[in-house]
Amino acid sequence: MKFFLKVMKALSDPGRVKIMKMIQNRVMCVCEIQAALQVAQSTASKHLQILEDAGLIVSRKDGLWVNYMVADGSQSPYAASMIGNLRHWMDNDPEVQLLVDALPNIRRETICGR
Amino acid sequence: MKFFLKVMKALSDPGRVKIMKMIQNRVMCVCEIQAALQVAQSTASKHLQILEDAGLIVSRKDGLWVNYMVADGSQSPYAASMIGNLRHWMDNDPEVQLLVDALPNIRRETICGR
DNA sequence: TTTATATATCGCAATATAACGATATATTAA
DNA sequence: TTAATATATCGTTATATTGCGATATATAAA
Repeated sequence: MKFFLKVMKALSDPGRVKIMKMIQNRVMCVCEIQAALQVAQSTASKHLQILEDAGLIVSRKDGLWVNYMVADGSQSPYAASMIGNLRHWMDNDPEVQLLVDALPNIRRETICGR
Repeated sequence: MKFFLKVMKALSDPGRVKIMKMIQNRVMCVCEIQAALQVAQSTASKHLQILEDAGLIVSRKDGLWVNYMVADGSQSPYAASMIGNLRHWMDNDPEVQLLVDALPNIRRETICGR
């Protein structure tokens, strides 16, 4: 029950759902997600922790950056199922579409404090 | 997005997940759910409203009683998918098993203010 | 080493959620 | 009609969540 609730709670926030949909398109670092969602850095980081704790995404350090990508689902069958569903769900959501369409303009080289 | 979030939030509470698992076994009225979960009547009623609003359950009045049962999923594809998943998910959860095993002892005739 | 950068964590304020008792509503029985 | 019962809603309090700025940590560059 505990792990199931973690997945449901993680996906109960619109910002976190948007993160899932963006990350499905490509790997992103924290500052890119912060820029895309237009929230504080600490807010972006916290949302990512919650998604990671639920087994929905994984992180990999690359120097100063931390890259986040969709998990393979091996940590939680509940997460695995929701990851699969989210591959098509919300594709027609206007806000998600705007974010995904803007992804090419979100590049860490031009965003992260340069 | 709105309807998806409703389903996720509805399933983010352990009491509501337990209601789903109980109702999968048989139709139940509010006082039976109140007795099974050992919560106040208003609490049970509110949880049921949230689940119904998400499209996960439906109600049918029968005199003084209101019977709640699992929805057919036609109101929300997100609800439909989760209803399907919840048919097997959480079957081995200790708390869910206790509740389901106790269901035969939960009968409205002997519970609801008699 | 010092400096700069990207991220994580802490602490607080604002908001949302949960549980309860009390009350209102609706239905049935008397 | 009145009385009793099952459920829904209201109002309050307690708890959880969210978002932010400030700070801490870790890595890279100078």
